[in-house]
Amino acid sequence: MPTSRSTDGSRRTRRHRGSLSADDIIKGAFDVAQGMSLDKLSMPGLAQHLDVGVTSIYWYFRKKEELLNAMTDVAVEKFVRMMPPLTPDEPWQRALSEHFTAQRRIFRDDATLADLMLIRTSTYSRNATRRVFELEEGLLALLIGQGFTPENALHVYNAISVYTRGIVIHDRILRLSYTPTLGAGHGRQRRMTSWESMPILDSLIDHYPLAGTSDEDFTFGVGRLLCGFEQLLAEQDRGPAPAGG
Amino acid sequence: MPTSRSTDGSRRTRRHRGSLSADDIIKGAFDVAQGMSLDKLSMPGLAQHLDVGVTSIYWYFRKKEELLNAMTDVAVEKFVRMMPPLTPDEPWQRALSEHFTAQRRIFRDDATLADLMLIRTSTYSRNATRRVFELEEGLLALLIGQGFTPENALHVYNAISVYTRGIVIHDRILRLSYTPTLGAGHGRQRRMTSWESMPILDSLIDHYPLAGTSDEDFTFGVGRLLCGFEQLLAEQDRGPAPAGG
DNA sequence: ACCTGAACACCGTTCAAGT
DNA sequence: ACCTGAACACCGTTCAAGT
Repeated sequence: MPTSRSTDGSRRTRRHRGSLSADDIIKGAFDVAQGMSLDKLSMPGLAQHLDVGVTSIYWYFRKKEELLNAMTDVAVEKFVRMMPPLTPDEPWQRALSEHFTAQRRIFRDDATLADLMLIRTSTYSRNATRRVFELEEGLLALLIGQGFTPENALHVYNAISVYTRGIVIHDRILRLSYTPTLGAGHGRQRRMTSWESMPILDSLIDHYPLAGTSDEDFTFGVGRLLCGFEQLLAEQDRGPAPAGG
Repeated sequence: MPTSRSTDGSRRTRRHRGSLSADDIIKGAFDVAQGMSLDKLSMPGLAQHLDVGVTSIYWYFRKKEELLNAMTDVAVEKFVRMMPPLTPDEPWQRALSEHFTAQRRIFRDDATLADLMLIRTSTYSRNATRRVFELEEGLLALLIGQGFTPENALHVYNAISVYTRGIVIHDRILRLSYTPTLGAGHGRQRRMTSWESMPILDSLIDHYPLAGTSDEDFTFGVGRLLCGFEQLLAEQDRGPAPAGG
């Protein structure tokens, strides 16, 4: 009984020194994650994809978490490069709208990026943190330049940022939960059966998606936030809260 | 060399029929998840907690996922019961604010509930879906009763719902990533070192939390959304978009 | 310095029983 | 009908080597 052979019975030839690098591993990890999904990325699976022994990976990354952190760094770099640059003196409404619309599109189109940057529990490296904060700093400067106080600018940025993350993550989770599990057919249910006693939802269900993660939903949410920000700016100009007692 | 004994060498006595039930298992699973976290809930660990053989669980739940789905059902039930009932004729701003503030508090105080209902990729059971939609229906009725069109009511609900989920999930993920990993000390970094070239963030960092998930942030975000909704309602009353070409 | 298989502890799950 | 251990395939990780 042969025990630890490859499935096809072939045995790899030993790789020569320097034939593997940390970058190769990260690259391969992205390939595997793109093909399946991030949480199906396993060290043995990755090793097979790279055609190396599993333990070779551990020379470069002492924990799987280290590898994921390295991937997150690369993801942040990718993300920052894909984001459109700020147009100076652009109206803040347009700047915010474009920034977060782009952000949503990027994460929607690249699930691995979203998993690494938004869903996985990780702390960014100094460099990744810096790159992300530089983007934020740019938007804050733009907001402040057009009249927001620094505190309000920060709150504005956080609010729309959290909203965007919320819609991306919710959308991702919905997408995952409806992915046919290969076994097919035994999902818990396809459709609600009884809308009785819920006439409003019943009447809306045919024309609107329920989940609230559609383009229309996103546009609506961003629109309402921007509207609320405008009011804030107006109130800020009208009557700055009297300082001191 | 003894191989498959309990750690302490003791061997359980066989349990009698009917000494275990699906509810016992679900209850035990919540206990274990509360103690650690949901993704550290393992079948062997749960079996040990219940003092049964691992395989006994499989008589009641044929997959771990089935158990998690059952837990989600219970979670939804808990959640719905913890939510404050709607006060009829309450101003919609207050109703929305109270509803989603309560929701945020519940998920913040019970991480397992948040993990099951918000973060885990699952499809709700018919009953759970119904309970959640009943809550939504109530709020929609209130909004429509105070002037919103059904479509706008739905958009309003979705927007504030996504924002709340976003802040809960983001907060949960931040909390997880800062949990000392028991190994202690080798987190990636404690603090940003160089805020050079980011004067705005540098000046804000001392007085405001960066993450955007504080109570203040939540109040701000909800406030801006409500403000945006008010404008929408005003515009809706003022000039309903002319129908047809 | 780099690459490797054997080995270990752990997990989810199946199976063929025991009562 | 319910409970069980043995066993399997898989995973993350360590170790003691090989080159």
